[in-house]
This record gives sequence, structure tokens and C-alpha cells, in this order.
Amino acid sequence: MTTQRQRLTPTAEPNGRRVTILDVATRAGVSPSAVSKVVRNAYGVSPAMRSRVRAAIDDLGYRPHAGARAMRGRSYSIGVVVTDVGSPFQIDVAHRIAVGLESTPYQESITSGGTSATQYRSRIDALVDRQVDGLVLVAPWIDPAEVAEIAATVPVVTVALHGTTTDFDMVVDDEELGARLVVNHLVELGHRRITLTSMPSLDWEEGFRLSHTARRDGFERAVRAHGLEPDVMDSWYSEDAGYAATLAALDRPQPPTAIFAGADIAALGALRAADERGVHVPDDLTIVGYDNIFAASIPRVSLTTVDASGAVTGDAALRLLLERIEGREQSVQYVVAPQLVVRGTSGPAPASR
Amino acid sequence: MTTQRQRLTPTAEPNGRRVTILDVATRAGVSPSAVSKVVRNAYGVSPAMRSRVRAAIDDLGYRPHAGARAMRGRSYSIGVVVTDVGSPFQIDVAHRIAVGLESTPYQESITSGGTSATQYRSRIDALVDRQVDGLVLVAPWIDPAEVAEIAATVPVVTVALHGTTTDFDMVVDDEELGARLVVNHLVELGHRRITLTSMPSLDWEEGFRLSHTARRDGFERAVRAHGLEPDVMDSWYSEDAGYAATLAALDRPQPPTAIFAGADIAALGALRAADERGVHVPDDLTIVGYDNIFAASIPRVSLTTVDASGAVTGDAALRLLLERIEGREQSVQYVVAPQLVVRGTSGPAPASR
DNA sequence: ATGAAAGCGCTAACAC
DNA sequence: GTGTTAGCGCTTTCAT
Repeated sequence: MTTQRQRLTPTAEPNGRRVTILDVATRAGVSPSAVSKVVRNAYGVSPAMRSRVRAAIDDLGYRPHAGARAMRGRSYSIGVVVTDVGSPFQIDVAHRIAVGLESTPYQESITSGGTSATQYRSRIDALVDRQVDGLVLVAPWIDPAEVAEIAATVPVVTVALHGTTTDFDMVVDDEELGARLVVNHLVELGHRRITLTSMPSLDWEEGFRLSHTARRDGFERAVRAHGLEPDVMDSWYSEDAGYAATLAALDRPQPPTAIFAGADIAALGALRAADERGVHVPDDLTIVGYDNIFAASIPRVSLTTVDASGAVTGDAALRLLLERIEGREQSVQYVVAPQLVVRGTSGPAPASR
Repeated sequence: MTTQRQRLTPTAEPNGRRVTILDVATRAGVSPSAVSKVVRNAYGVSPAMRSRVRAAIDDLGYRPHAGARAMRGRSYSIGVVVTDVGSPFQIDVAHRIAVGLESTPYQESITSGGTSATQYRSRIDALVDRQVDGLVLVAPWIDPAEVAEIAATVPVVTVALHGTTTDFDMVVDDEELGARLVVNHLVELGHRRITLTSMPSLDWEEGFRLSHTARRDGFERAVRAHGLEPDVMDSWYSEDAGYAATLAALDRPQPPTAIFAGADIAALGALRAADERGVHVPDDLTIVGYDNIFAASIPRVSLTTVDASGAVTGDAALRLLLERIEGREQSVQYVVAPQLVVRGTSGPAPASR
């Protein structure tokens, strides 16, 4: 009880001043550089000194000033930019990174990318201003050329950006495969008229593609492989758009027997459209999503979908990033295989007459 | 490790060095402090100088070094700690803060609080190390005494922490009122046997309460106001727990006619239990949740619930925090009224027929 | 193995 | 209104 126990706030000094490395050095009777070495687990400290310094650190409740560290060495923070905080996959990825970082000296700083490419870019810049030691960009909306520029300054790992580059690391769910799994599933069930509701590709998507484009490409390829002609409606990944697209599809003279909504959120809209029209799912119409969001698992919804495992993706992204920070020079691409999750909204095609 | 990196933004510097305030000053033919003033929109700069400096900044693509700024002045970053990234309310709050910050020089840094009080605390500490100018703590799991300590160092706004304090600002959804709205709704529908499934309170919750405790208190009070005896089951806010609690309640000799699940996620479990048992909702059993998560709005679910508006809450929290940073000394409590959202899972009590 | 000293990029006094 | 100067707390040579 005689010594200053570890204070919760770093203000063990008599005056309210923040505890600095100098205070610790004085207390331990060593030099500031010695303390610095201990803090960073650097080479060249005797065990004796190490323990004395550690004790002083505890006594004083010393915590290194991140800004000051960032000026000379590392900031020990890594930035994560997600585009859609409403996406469970993206949240999962971010969460896994946060969890994985717990056993490291790093801390994540998550930010949501905003609604435009400009905004997205400015978020990244702000992170770079904060001297993040690395960056994970989930489903980046900006031109990969820009990503490459950024990657020249700081290690970058992209998630859900499809393509090939030597400028940064990438982790992708194999969404072409995911789409193929869906198509195969549908064809096995006897479906021949399958409609995909998708999203328009972005301008820069040559060489690189975002999720929806990869899914569309995978869909078209898989459908053709079965000798069918792909039917794709340009829509959007939203509940309303899925609803509208489905109504339009059902209004055709020859409506599809299966709708692959491209994303669960759109599939929910499709489901609503079918329910309202009195079209029974899956007897009259099969609906499949992608993403395996939480709502898809609700028994009353029971949506057949594709699971991309944000956990595996997040783990991989973090590992790649830390490797880069440690000095790896070569770029790496990490591909995760998705899984089909068959639930209640998919069934045999209605007997063709 | 030290490969020659390319520059991030168009810079006139020949080597890859970062553009500093000195470079800008030289380019504009002024002093560094002048540049600093322009950047911070500080007082005492002539329009002529301002525009020259701005031009130099643009030419060079200068961006202030956040760490260096943090050493002398502000870090221009504010920390947001959420406990549950799966909670749409919390995500909403964080998102609104991010959006609100867009028109300010500040940037948010969101972090998820982890699964224990210790972890939660260490996340906060890491944020404080980064010299955040302010902190928003959403549903903080740590003892309010600790929050007060932190608030002595940096402005703090808590969200969803019920109580009174002069040490920090609070934004709360009036969850007692929310619970009362639910009870009144149920009683009006003729229900007399109403069961609340809730969560155990934390140790420190005397004087302060977290959401579930406030909801429980509100429930008990409202039920008594109608001359009934409160029936509360200790459970948890999860799908499985809601499921199990509902099965247990239905197994009673005198099962309830209405279950107030305390949270939507638990209500979904309750719904599953009822569906599995062949108990029709709402004819045989009414189920009500709280939070208005996305899944509650799906037509096939159509859950009656209470909406707390994460948007309004987030806006308020940010406003309060910025006021504090600007110098307000007095603490403020901001209470948001929730709204009952009546959907398809609530109906007239069966017993009264 | 340890410490002295020189900055990192910026802001805030205080000169002019 | 503008420039000069002195650090903020830390890491990193480079002595010893």
C-alpha cells in the first residue's frame, strides 16, 4: 500500500502531468533509451534492467504516447476500412481482425468508407495521416490504381477485390465458385429458367472486379456450361431493388423458376415479392441469395445462400498484413472457398409442361 | 525493409520524403507558423497569405502529420467503442457519428469493446494513448467509476448507460418508457399473463443501470401499475436463450399469453420456439421484442418491437461530445424517447375469449 | 549493455 | 499580421 499502485489513468505524477518515458527512467534509475528498449522488446537489455524498468512502468502506470511513437517509429495501429457497416460479412472481417490483434501490440482503427469514392479515399488518407502501420481495405470502391499508390506508402491488404497485382496483397472469397455452386444446385433441381439480379460494374473494373461482377461472371459461365443462356437483370443489392426486380421477372410471359438474387439482402426483397404475389417458395419459385447474413438463418426465412466466412477471410487478411509489416516484399493472393448453404427457399423446379 | 517507396500524393519533393509544413512554408515563402494557422483556420492570417498557403498545400499535396499534431495540440480523432458489432443500434450510432464527423476536421476511430470488462478497458486505454480528443462509449461494460476516471482525462459521452453523474455526458434511450409502451400495448390487447425474459444485472449496477436492467425495471413498474404481478425469467439476449426461455414458459401449467423478450434477438428465438411447438403467433401467443433490428422488419417475421433510433442517439452523442471538446464544463444528460412499432406478432389475448 | 544527444513534424508563445 | 523559437515524448544512432 506504500507504493503507487498501477493507476488506471496515466497520471501518477503528483501534478496531473502525463507519465513520460523520462519519469519511468528516473524512477528505475536508468536512461530513457533503456526504457524504450524494454517497451519495444528490443535487443540489448539485461534481464536485471528489464525487470527494474517493468516495475517502474507498473508503479507509474506508464503508457507510451502513440503520437510521439509514430513520429519516430511505428504507430502500432492498423486501419480497417469497410464500405458497408450493414454487411455482416464485412463486420465479421473487421471483428476477426480486432480479435486477432489482441495478442499483438497493434490496435485496429475501423472506419466506414462512406458513400462515395471520394469519401472513401479521404477516409484512407486520414488513416494514413495517422501513420497507420498497415491498411485493410474491404471491398474498396476506389480504383485499384489508387490502391496501388497507397500501397507504395503503407502495406495494404484488400478484401473482396478480384484481380491480379504485384502492388498489394489480396484476400478474396472465390465468388465465381460461389456462383457456380448456386447454379449447379439449381440445375440439379431441374431449373432451366434461372434469373440473376445483379449490379452494374464500376468503370475501373477491367482486370479488377468487385464481388457482384465476379458473381455475375461466375453465374454466366456456369449457366453456359450447362448449355443454357444466361439471364441477368441489372438491379441493385437492396431489399427494394430485389423486390422490384422479382416482380418484373414474374411479370414476364415466361417467368423464371429460380431467382439467384446475387445477395441475401436482395433475396429478401425477392421473397417479399413472391409472398405478396401468392407465389409459393420454393414450390413455384426458388430463391437463392449470397452472403449468408443473419436474417437468412431465421427459420421463417430459411434462405438458401452462400457462406463466405468473414472469419476465415479476416484472419487471412490480418496474417497477410502483419507479414507485410514484418517485411515481406512479394505480394500474395489468398483465395477462400465459399460454401453453399441449402435451406428452405430452394426446391425442385415446378414440373415443366 | 526500407525499399524506396513512392509518394502517396502529388508532391514536388524529389526524394520520397513526406511533405512537411516546412516544405509548404518554403514553397509559399512564408513561415511554418503561418501555414499552421491556415491549416487550423486560426486567427491572424491575411487573405492574401491564406490563399498563397492554400495553393502551396495543394501543389505539394501536403497533409498534416496526425502524430505530430497530437504532441502539441489536438489529434483530431475521436474514439468510439461499441460492445456489440452485431447490434444494429450500436452500428447505427457509430455510423451516425462517422457521418456527422464528415463536416468537421475530426475523424472517428471505431473499435469493438471485446468480450470482457478488462478487454473493454484496454481498448479504451489504447484509444487514450492515441490522444483521442473525445470518447463515445456505447453500452459500456465497465464500472461507471472507471468511466469517471477516464472522463477526468478526456471528454466522454456514454450511450445507453442509465444513471446520473456530473463526471461525463450521457445519451440514453428512455428504456423504461419503452418497456412501459410494450406493457401498455399488451394490456390493451387483453393480456394478463405477460412474461419478460431478461438478463441478470451486472455487479456495479447500483445507481447506474444498463439497458436490460432499465427495461426490466420499466416492465415491472408498468405491470404493477396495471395491478398485475410481474413475471420475469432470467435469461440472456440471444436467439438460443430466447428459444429456451420460451419453451420453459410454454411448459408451465399456466403459460403466458404474451412474451416480452427484452430484445429482438431473443424474440426471434421465442418465435422459433412457438413455431416449432405449433403455437400460433399471434393468435395463441403474442411475442414482442425490443431494438427494431433489421430482421424484425422482414414480412415473414414482422416482429412487434420498440425502436430506439440509433441515428438520433448517435447525433446527440456527437453533438454533446463536440460541445465538451469546445469547452463545456457542465455535464448533460440527453434522453431520447423510443417508439413502439406494432407489427404482426402481437394480437389480442386468447384467454379473454 | 547502457546512455547522451539529435531530431521526427507540429503548435504556441512571444517577438517584431 | 507575420516570423522566430522552444519544446511535446519518443526512437535511434553512436559513443562509451
